[in-house]
Amino acid sequence: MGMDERKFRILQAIIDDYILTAVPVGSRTISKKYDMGLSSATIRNEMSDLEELGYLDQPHVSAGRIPSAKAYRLYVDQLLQLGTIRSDSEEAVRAFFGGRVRQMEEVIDRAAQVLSSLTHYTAVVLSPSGPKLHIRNIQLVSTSPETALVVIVTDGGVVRDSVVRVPAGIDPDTLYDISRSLTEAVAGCTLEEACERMPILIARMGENAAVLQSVNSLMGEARDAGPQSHVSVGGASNMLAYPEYSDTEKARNFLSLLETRDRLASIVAQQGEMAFTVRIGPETGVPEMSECSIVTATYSTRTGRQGTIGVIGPTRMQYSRVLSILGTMGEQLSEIFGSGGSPTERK
Amino acid sequence: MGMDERKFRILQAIIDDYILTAVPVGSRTISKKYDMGLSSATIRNEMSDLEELGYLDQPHVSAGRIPSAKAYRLYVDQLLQLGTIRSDSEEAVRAFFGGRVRQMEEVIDRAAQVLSSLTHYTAVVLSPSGPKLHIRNIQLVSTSPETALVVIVTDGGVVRDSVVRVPAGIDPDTLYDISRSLTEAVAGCTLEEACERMPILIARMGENAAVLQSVNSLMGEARDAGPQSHVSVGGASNMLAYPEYSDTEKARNFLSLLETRDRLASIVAQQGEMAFTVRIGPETGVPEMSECSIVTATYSTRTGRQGTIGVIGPTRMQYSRVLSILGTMGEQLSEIFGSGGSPTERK
DNA sequence: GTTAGCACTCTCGGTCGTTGAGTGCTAACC
DNA sequence: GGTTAGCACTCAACGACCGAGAGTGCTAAC
Repeated sequence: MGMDERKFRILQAIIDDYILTAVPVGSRTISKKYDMGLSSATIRNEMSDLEELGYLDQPHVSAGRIPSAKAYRLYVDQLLQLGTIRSDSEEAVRAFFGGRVRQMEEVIDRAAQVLSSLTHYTAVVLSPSGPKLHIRNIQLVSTSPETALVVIVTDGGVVRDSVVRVPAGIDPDTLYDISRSLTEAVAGCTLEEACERMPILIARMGENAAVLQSVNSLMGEARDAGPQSHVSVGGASNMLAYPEYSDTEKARNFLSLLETRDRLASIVAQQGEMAFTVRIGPETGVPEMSECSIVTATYSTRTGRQGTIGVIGPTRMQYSRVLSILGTMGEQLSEIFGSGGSPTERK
Repeated sequence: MGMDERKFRILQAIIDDYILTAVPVGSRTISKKYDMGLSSATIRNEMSDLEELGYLDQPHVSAGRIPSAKAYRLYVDQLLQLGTIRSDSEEAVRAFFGGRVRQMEEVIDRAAQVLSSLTHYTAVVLSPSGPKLHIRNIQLVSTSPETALVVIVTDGGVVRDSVVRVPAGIDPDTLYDISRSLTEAVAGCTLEEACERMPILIARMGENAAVLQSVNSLMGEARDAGPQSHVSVGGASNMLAYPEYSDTEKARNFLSLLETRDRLASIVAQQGEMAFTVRIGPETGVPEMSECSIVTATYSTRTGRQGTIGVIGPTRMQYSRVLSILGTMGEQLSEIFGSGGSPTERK
């Protein structure tokens, strides 16, 4: 017993219907709503076969069938292969980004909002992270008589800015001089290398060593923090609208997972080179998400760093719609971050 | 029929019990669990009076009573008057802030997390906002051959940093010179005044006018953005644990309110001079929150700007606990932001 | 003023048919 | 041999019903 053309068409119809209604679908429904020119009895036989093949599950004897994870997998593989992702949502995405936005974090937050409101699922956007960063510039900016702002610029944008104490009443020009020699000393280094060199510089500096000391500890933090990425979530409440989450306990677990950003980031972060990733149910590897699917795409910045955008929804997600929207959103973000001198990348 | 001492004690007992159990409390429960030396019948009579006075509600005839908003109001007024807020949570709060944190937003996010996990309710933290900002320093930092980072420092900290295009290959020292003359020209001004002066400066500048133009539009944005505060929410999922929100529809409305940050901020933002604000049920003025209470406190920064921290929970909230925790958290934040040269304020 | 007693009310949780959707199987049909 | 009509069977969902229990209000006695 193989998987012939007809079985596939029936399976497709079942998935489509279930995605729409979230109700187990019976043989009569298929034969009536989707005119296949077959009676319910025939469909029934085929469905029985499909169940045996592992594509359908049956909640109980006298309910209809629901698609299994395996079925969804087949479905999206088909979708991805065909490359049939129409970008009918392009304009909607564009419209949302209407106003110029500047700050990296604003863009990320916005993207999460847009994604969730277009898909009606929960969206997660990760800020770009990438290979080791090389220092390009270090600058001290006076903020008050006793404090200064340290800005470390790398080829990935601004990595770290923070306030440090400086000797009271220090001259802004002196700060600039320190910045210059500092920049000369460590430009082109990675953060690691720079941290190693700092002790030598500090020793050589003399009177303003204290300032460098502060800068040093800051660089240490930046190095240890690693690819410390910003995570933005949108439309968490959307999930509650689906019957899958009418059980409060489940909803709670899901939401609290969304709140532990570190864990969430590591779950969503997409590995590999593919344009899209689809993980269905158990494939997510997260117990709390065994009834969810995660679809992700990537975008990239002009400096070659990569970010991830993702949508989390019930396994009966509207995959083709979501893939399409993620596609345009990815392009859009790449465009925004790619164009010469726009948003600040930070952290 | 007045509100005598005994009635008050009984009301207190009812409130305490209901806060704990969320179940309508009956006369027998009170006479047994809280030994008042009175029989259930007497309690019953008093309860009947309390209901007439508007302090108790009755879901239906043969259920116990639940406290009304008016009762909670009396209760917390008592609490606030007595000033009996013990800071037994001080150490817990301190412990959570163990590691030094630097960035303003990190502190805010952290505070929201800590608040929610200590109270088991939902926490909202608003970044400080305050009176008009005066410019202290403007600096251009080279980030790539064609781009530079603009940092505008005000007496409230760093307000705005963003990347602008600059003529290709411009010398870092030239950038510094521009920064210097710019700073000289507008230091001490408010953002509004600075925006007005810019056209003159641009005209005078000559060859690098384009750079100033970019800075100008950036200042315009900063001015228009206003007190654009950062809002951080923690423990949104906590609310789902309470029977009040076992209805998914309610939970959804609540969560989606939390997601519209602008609206949320305007709801939570505390007006007035008081140390604490407690709004109970309908007092919140938000339909979605007619079954919630909002408790807020303030903290302040060294520059005199004020931020708000708040906890949102069911009306049967553990007010005294929450007030205590909010109190210590407020002090703690004031300390962190007050101490000389710590976290960057931004936005 | 307090308390015991009692009738009354109303929710909650369980049981029990009934209903209807859906299946699987068999036998007839093309 | 595949397709279809028919039929018996299963089982969740729904509503009605009922008893238990919690709680009240009222009255009368202390």
